Amino acid sequence: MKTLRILAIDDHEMTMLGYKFILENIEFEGYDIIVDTANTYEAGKKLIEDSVNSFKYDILLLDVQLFAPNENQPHSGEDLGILARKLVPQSKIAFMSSFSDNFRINSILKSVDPDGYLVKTDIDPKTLEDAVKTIVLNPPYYSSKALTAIRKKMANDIELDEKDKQILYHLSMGTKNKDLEKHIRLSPSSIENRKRHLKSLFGTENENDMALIIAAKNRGFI
Amino acid sequence: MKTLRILAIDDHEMTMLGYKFILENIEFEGYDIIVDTANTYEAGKKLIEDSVNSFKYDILLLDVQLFAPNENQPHSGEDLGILARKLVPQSKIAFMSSFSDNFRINSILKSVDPDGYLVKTDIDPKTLEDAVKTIVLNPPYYSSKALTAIRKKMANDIELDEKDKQILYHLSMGTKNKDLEKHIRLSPSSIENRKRHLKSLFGTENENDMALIIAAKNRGFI
DNA sequence: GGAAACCCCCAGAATTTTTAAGGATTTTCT
DNA sequence: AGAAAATCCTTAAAAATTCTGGGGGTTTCC
Repeated sequence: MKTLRILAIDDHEMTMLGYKFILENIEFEGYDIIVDTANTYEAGKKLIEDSVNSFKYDILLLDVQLFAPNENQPHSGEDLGILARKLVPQSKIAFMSSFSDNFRINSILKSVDPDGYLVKTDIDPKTLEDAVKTIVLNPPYYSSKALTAIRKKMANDIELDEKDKQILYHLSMGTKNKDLEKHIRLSPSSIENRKRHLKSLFGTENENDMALIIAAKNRGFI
Repeated sequence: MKTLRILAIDDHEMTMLGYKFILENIEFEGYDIIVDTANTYEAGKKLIEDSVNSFKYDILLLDVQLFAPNENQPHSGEDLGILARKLVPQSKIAFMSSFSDNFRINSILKSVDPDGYLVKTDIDPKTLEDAVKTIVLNPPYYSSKALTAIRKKMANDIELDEKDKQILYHLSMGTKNKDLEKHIRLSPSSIENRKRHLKSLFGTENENDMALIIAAKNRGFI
């Protein structure tokens, strides 16, 4: 009987216990599943670092948003994922996220290229079991809402460069027009040019920025 | 008992009978599944056109390569998909393909944005059942090998414009360097510039075109 | 050996992007 | 309501990028 080691990191302790219970009771031919847990960024980081010189985890299950203890700065699970890819490239990485935010999904798929991505409202015992088996045997596993976001992205023929993406992102965060230049290395008039260009790409000519953001959201860019 | 109508179009008659048998025996709560079949492009097209004014199919299951009778020109299922999207937008569309060719998958995901994509070697009775249920209830469904191609694409941060893609595509098809200019509206020296640029993007500087193609394939572009 | 194909580099031309400046319109705030 | 601020649009010159044609070197294949 081989052992399948899973490390789950989520700052809600009770939900994590739920995962642990479900995961450890999965029937998986030839495998005995053991779940370690951590509920802070720091604790998780430590366990991953420790694993480098001992038993590697087969799967790291990372919550996208994590709070450090006694802080109100959220650490992103994304950072932890990037770190883990370097330290323990053998371990498969899967993310769990509360929101099916296109921008976040796209970003994580690029930066970490995880073996799984689960939107939390998609998770139930059955999908969790499917996910674990798929991630081990035949990755990747993307849950239904994640797939919807991925589909939007793949169906798009609009190509945006980094600056365009930054403009869209900051606009969507409510950044005022005149403050954009502080975030993006371009002159105000260039930003306007690009905004106009973006509006024509998304078919929202002569409409305001809100229309642009909505169109970009629908197409999966934000 | 509602009826779920599926139209399967594949030029190999026997495999299609296999699909029909499996599909019509699926247990799907509240649905009675009926499968129509066609084994040529023309026959399929006709059935789709006829369906406009009668019962719409719930799912169109299209083989990517189709041969017309008495011709040796293959018609692409992609064309049929594009047509069907216009004529019967209510019908869900799923593709079946023999090869898990990244270029083809990317192209179809853009042009048709199908509700399902199945690589044939991934298909067995269970996945076919999963696929149908997912496509009806909660699309999209992508089979394992399709997901692998999609994953490669999503994980990439290299952005190529149309001309770059054309160059890669034609190179991968074995087009000779000096014939590239016949396919791509660029001067020979521009093509060289772009090829050099591509090689640096893919980290194959000072290597030959083969190395470039292999790198591009691995990253999911071709 | 010789022709054809491939690969590399250069410099001017052509194109696209950026920038600054000026003005019109709308929004916000008092 | 009126002033100030922010947004939106246009234009024209500067800057950056891309395209192109040419020269020349190396490899490949008759």
